[in-house]
Amino acid sequence: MGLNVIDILHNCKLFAQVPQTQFRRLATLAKICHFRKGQMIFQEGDPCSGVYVVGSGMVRVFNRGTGGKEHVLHMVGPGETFAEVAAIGDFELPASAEAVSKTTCAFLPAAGFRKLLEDEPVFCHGMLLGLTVWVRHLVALMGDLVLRDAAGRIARFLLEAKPGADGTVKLPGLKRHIASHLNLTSETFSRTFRRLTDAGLISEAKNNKVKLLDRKTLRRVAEGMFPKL
Amino acid sequence: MGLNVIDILHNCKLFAQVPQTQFRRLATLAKICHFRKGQMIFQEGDPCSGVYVVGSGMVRVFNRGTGGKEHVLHMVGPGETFAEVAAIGDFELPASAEAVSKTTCAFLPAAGFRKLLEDEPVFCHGMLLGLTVWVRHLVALMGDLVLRDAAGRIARFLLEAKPGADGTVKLPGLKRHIASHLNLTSETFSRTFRRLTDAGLISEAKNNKVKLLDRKTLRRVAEGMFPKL
DNA sequence: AACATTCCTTGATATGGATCAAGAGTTACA
DNA sequence: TGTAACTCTTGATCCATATCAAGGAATGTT
Repeated sequence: MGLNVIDILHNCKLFAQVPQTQFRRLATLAKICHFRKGQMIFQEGDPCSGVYVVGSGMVRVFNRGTGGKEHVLHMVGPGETFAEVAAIGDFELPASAEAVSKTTCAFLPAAGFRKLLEDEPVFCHGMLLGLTVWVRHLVALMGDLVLRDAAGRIARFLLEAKPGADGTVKLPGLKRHIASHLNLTSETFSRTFRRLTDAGLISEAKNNKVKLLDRKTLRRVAEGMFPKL
Repeated sequence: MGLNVIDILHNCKLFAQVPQTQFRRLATLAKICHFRKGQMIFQEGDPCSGVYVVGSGMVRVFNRGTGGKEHVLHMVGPGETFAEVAAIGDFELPASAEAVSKTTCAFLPAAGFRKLLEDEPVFCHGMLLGLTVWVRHLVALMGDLVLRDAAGRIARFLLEAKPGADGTVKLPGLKRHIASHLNLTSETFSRTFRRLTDAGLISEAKNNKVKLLDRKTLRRVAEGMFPKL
C-alpha cells in the first residue's frame, strides 16, 4: 500500500493545525517504518529515540508488572501517536510498545522533533494543547479504574468510543487487550460483557463490533447502578 | 505571614525557568487568595477559571465516585500548581479541590495565562516540559495502582518521596488521604503499614514522618516480593 | 478437509482487600 | 482539665474479581 510520510502525518490530529512551513519541516524529519504482527517496537526503560505516528495497523502500549501481569495503557490506531511524551521530555520510555498487527508508522527522531519544538512556537503551542487532551484522558481513565466496578468500566469505555458510520463501536484490538486496559481479566470481561448483552444493553456484531442498544441505561450502569438496574 | 505573589511564583518549580520579562507579566496577572481548612476551592465539572499556585498549606485534588467513594489524585503542597491542565486546554475541571489546611495560593486567571502562552514561546515551551513530567507521573501512578499489591504501592510511594534533611519521609497529608491516593481503604493502609513496620522495613516518627530503615528490601516489596520476604 | 493455534467463554473455587464494628490515641478548645 | 471530635488501629466477616480448569469457536496452515 502506498502509505507515505506526508499521508500519515496529514492524517494525524495532533499535527492537524501545524502550518505549511513547519509541517514540511516535520515531514522532512520523518522516516517510514514497518512492523510485523507481534513485533516489539520498544521496551519500557529504553531511551526514547523518537515519536511514532501510526499510519496503518495497531499498536499496543503497555506496562509490565511482576509475574507476567500487564496493563494496556493505550491501543494506538491510525492517526494517533505514541512515545511523544518521552520524546519531548527526553526521558526513558515509561511503557513498552508492540505491533498487534502489521503496522506502518512515520517515525520522527527525538532530537529533530525537540529542535522543531524550540524553533517553532506555533508547533510547540499545538503540542501543548495536544498534551492537555492526553492528560485529561489519563485522569479520566484513572478515575474509571479506581471508582467504577467491572460493568461500569466497560459501559464507560463503550459510551466513550465514538461510533462508526453504522452506529456500532469497533473494539480497538482483542477483547483480552481491552480487558487489560480496563484492569480486568479476560474472564471477568467476558462474563460482564455477557451480563450487559443479556440485559439487552448491547449486542455483538461481526468483526469485533458492538452495538449500543440502550445508551441511557448504559450510562446508569457506568454510574454504578447496574445490580439493581 | 507575608506571603506575596512574587514569593509564591518564585518558589514554583514550574515557573523556575521563566525569564524576567515574562515572569513579571505572570506576576501582574496573579491575585492572592486564602482558603480555610476544609474549604472547597472548586468542584469537578466546574469551568476552569485559572491556575492555582500553592504558597503555603496543602490542597487535596480528588475525584468523586458513586456512593461517596473518592480518589485523591494529588496532594498539592507549596511550590506546586493545580488546575493548570484544564486552564491551558480550556476545559471543565476534571477533579475537585479542597484545602486540607489553612492555605494561601497565587491565582492566575485562565484567559491571561493562555494569552501569555501564545505570546511567549519560551514560557510555552517551559510549560510543555512541565506537562511531560506530570504525564510521566500519572502513568507511573496508574501502573502502581494496577500492577502492584497494597504493600507494593505503599513501598513505592515511600521510596518515591524525597526524604527531608533528617532522612525521613514526610507524609503529605492524612494517612487516610494517602491511602485513597493509592486506592486503598485507610484500614488496609493501616494494616499493611504495620506489616512493613513489624518486618523492620520502616518506622514511624513524630509529626507524620516515616523513616525508611531498609530501602533495599523495600524495593523488593515494591516489586511484589513481600509475602516470601 | 484435517489439524494446530489462538482467542473466547463458562464453571468452580480462592483470595486480597473492602466493609462493618468497636475501641484507642490525639487534638482542639471551652 | 474535661470532653467532644477526629484519626487511626485492630478484629471479624464479606464480596468482587482473580485464578484455575476445561471446553468451544474462530482463524490460519498444510
